[in-house]
Amino acid sequence: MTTRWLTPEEQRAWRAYIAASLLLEDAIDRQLQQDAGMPHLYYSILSVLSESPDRRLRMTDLAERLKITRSRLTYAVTRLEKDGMVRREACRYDKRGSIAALTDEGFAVLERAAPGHVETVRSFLFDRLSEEQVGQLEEISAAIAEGLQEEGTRPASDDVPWRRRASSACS
Amino acid sequence: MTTRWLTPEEQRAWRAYIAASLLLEDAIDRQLQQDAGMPHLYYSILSVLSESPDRRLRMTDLAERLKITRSRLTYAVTRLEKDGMVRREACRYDKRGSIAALTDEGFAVLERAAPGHVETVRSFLFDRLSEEQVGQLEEISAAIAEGLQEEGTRPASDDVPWRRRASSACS
DNA sequence: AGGGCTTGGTTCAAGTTTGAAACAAACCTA
DNA sequence: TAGGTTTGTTTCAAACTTGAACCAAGCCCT
Repeated sequence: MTTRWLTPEEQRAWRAYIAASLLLEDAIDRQLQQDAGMPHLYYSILSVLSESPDRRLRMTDLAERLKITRSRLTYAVTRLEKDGMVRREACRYDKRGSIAALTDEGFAVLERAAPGHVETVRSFLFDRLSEEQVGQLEEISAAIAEGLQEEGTRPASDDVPWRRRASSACS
Repeated sequence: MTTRWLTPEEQRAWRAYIAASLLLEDAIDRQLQQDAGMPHLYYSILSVLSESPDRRLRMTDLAERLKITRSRLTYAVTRLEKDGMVRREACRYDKRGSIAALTDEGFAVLERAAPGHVETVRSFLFDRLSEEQVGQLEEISAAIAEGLQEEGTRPASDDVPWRRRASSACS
């Protein structure tokens, strides 16, 4: 089977996307590191917890929401716990379970950092997009995410598309 | 000054975007790690080099194109050099300069990996978007990148927007 | 020519991420 | 209920990233 290379339009879109996502994550990471002393992911952990019932969530659920591996989350929570932002609690129903709970201090830090963070997201992202584009971004993102979510759910297949063998290599 | 929080539409777009970019980078990293034994960034280095005149580029130019720090590039190129994908050469005009040159082996690896990579990008991204959306993605990405590129070029300012002080914290 | 500033690149330590392996508890199923 | 599998989480080593510090070499100015 011959490879369907990317069209010029697709190439341009792909490169622009890669550049934008790298630059944006970098900018946000730097801002949060400066103002809150933690990278974006760590801030997101606090943020998700703050919106969860009782400000706590099981590790697996948290990882699921953040779209990261459990291993990565374990490390992050350990650090946040050391810093007093989060506390680990046992799970009553399931003794295997571990629950991450946002501390008052964590909540305070989050509240202090939020305005600056929102301002950053706004100035680097939303201030540059039309209302229409915001909608488009959501739809595009949702479409992409949808295709990748299932990963875990995907039925066994011996011919997964990304395992095909092998020129204009896109970046 | 009171914070301009994100509207519900913006929140949704932001979260969808974060999730999508995380999932997509993860999927691509995994595919390339599997099939080419290197993460996405490393593959991109080979790709950019392969398209450069004489298949070589100065470190700074390479970093600039990839939107990464020189430090990060140094590490990556060191690894790629160890693996024989890239060779470092001295720069004639500027004795400080260091040039990364794609080796034949590097080129071969790239050619071998390209079809699988393109297939991945296609199946996880472009197959899920309409032609229209591809155009939208490019425009949105370009708009975002434009605002962040200038960073280096930006004029001195004591009130950079993302340094403002501090509630519905977006992720 | 002799500073002094800027630029190109690397180095280093600390922090983070990855993926596989290890554990333990929960859940079957015979 | 014993044994085997699955699920939730952590651990560990290796790989990668970050940012500051460092070293040269080029540049500029007098």
